[in-house]
Amino acid sequence: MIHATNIIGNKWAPIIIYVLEERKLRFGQLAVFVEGISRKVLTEQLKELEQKKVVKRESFAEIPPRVEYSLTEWGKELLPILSQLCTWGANISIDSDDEKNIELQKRV
Amino acid sequence: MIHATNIIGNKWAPIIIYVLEERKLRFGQLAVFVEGISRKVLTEQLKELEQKKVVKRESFAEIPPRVEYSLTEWGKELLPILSQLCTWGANISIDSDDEKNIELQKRV
DNA sequence: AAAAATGGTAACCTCGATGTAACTAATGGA
DNA sequence: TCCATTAGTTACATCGAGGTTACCATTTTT
Repeated sequence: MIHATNIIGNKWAPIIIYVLEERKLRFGQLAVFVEGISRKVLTEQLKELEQKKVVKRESFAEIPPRVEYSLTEWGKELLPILSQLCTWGANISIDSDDEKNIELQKRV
Repeated sequence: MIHATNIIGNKWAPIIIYVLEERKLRFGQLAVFVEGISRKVLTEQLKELEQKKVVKRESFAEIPPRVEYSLTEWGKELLPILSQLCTWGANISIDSDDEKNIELQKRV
């Protein structure tokens, strides 16, 4: 669990993984799809995800350079879990009213 | 997804949730079970998890005081997902050798 | 009279994650 | 000759999560 949350626990990693879902994207495309991320941080995150074997990096010796990123098989296995997490996160307060601290809930 | 990773994306939250699994624990017990956490940060995390409806707090007007923490129903729904995440995190490099960057893998 | 037990709070510090802006190398094209 | 393109890198600044230590209120026990 610690290992997994180390990977998906930072600000951008889950978004990058989601954006990369089933496709291969170039660095510049990622920088557009992952809205708000700086190129520097995108580079760092991709390096980290590559080193952790979640993302695969393919570099082509062309001018101008081309680098393509995609999920590894292991990285793809994260998608359904991320999806569950997403569903869970959206379910808040649908069934949390049966708790005893209803009085406190007006403050939230 | 952003909401969910906001909750489980910090250092202690997943551990607290796991430790709290099916039982009710007092503050002092939590401070022992969640090894390494400071009382200050434990307080902060519990407040945050309570506010986010993952954890329920019950305070008893006794001397010395007694406060019990447990998971809400919604919080309990997180357990199987956390468990999957844990399994996924442990699976690394079992099936990641079929990637092309085998040469690079010796460096990891 | 003082210590023990409990669940905190307050003031302060550190460090890592993230952000900003400018810069680079290599080549093709105007 | 100079600009555009691409995938970064470098040198900063900032911001918040987390850590440390000391302290508090209340009652029972010694």
